Amino acid sequence: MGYKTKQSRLVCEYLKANAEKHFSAEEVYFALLSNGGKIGRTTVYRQLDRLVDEGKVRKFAAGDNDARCYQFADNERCHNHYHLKCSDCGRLIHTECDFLDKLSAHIFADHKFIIDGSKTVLYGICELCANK
Amino acid sequence: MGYKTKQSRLVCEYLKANAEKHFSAEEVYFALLSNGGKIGRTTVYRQLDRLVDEGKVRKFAAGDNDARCYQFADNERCHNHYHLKCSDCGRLIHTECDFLDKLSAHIFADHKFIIDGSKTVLYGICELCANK
DNA sequence: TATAATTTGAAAATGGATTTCAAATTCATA
DNA sequence: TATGAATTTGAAATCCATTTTCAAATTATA
Repeated sequence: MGYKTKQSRLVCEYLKANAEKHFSAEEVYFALLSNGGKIGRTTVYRQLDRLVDEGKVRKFAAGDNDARCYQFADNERCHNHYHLKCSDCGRLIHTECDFLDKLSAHIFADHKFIIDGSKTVLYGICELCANK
Repeated sequence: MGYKTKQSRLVCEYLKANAEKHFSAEEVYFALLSNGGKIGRTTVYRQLDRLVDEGKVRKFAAGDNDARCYQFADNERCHNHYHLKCSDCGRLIHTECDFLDKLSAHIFADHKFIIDGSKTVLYGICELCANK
């Protein structure tokens, strides 16, 4: 896959190599730095945005603060996949599940709203925190 | 209802008087100021947090940035009520719907996760934006 | 009334995100 | 391969909602 610039490749390959995880922009920035990558913070933010526009990377809100998360858009992995975020421990849980389809279908049919699962995070309490 | 301080009353009564709407902390702050209220920004944030702890006010994430929203906890109104946020126009839509129960039941049964509807925002595209 | 405990709010700090802009790089075409 | 145009880069400044700090004001208690 042809990357336009070295930095674009750096960012995308890092996410691709860790496609099972998601990262904040800052995490990507520092990871690249400590891997010896030569890249500025601004460029990381810019490339992440561009990769999202190009559909190569998915972005979603996943923090109590501003935090946005980025993850390589592995279409196998991202299919029917959504995020549960525990308000207690802060853990972000990836969940593969067909129920998302039912939810989307209902919201569209009854509320004329097209859910974007990649942007949506369901908040609540995870099993571990519920049992402690 | 006995309020501990003048400022606590100011903040809570404002939300109560506008229970059909939700506000960011900054909006509450400036609204109170322009109503002639004598209150500091820090106190607004603090009282909002306290009112949330006391269960009198609900807080939920509802922004592309840091924005948090606060709304008077009118239990009639808040029952089975969740939020759809349009990624295009930014509108936050309140939706009364029993389907939330099905979703919660499924997520709990299959994923052992207790959804908190008041913290969850479903992102997507609203009807108006889809048709333009 | 004196003393302790709580609350207030102006100002500074925080921190992720964004903007600015001059320098560096890449591209186009002659 | 030059030369100028277009794009990309990144350090630094800025943004902005939120949080922290802390001394002063208020309220509660002895």
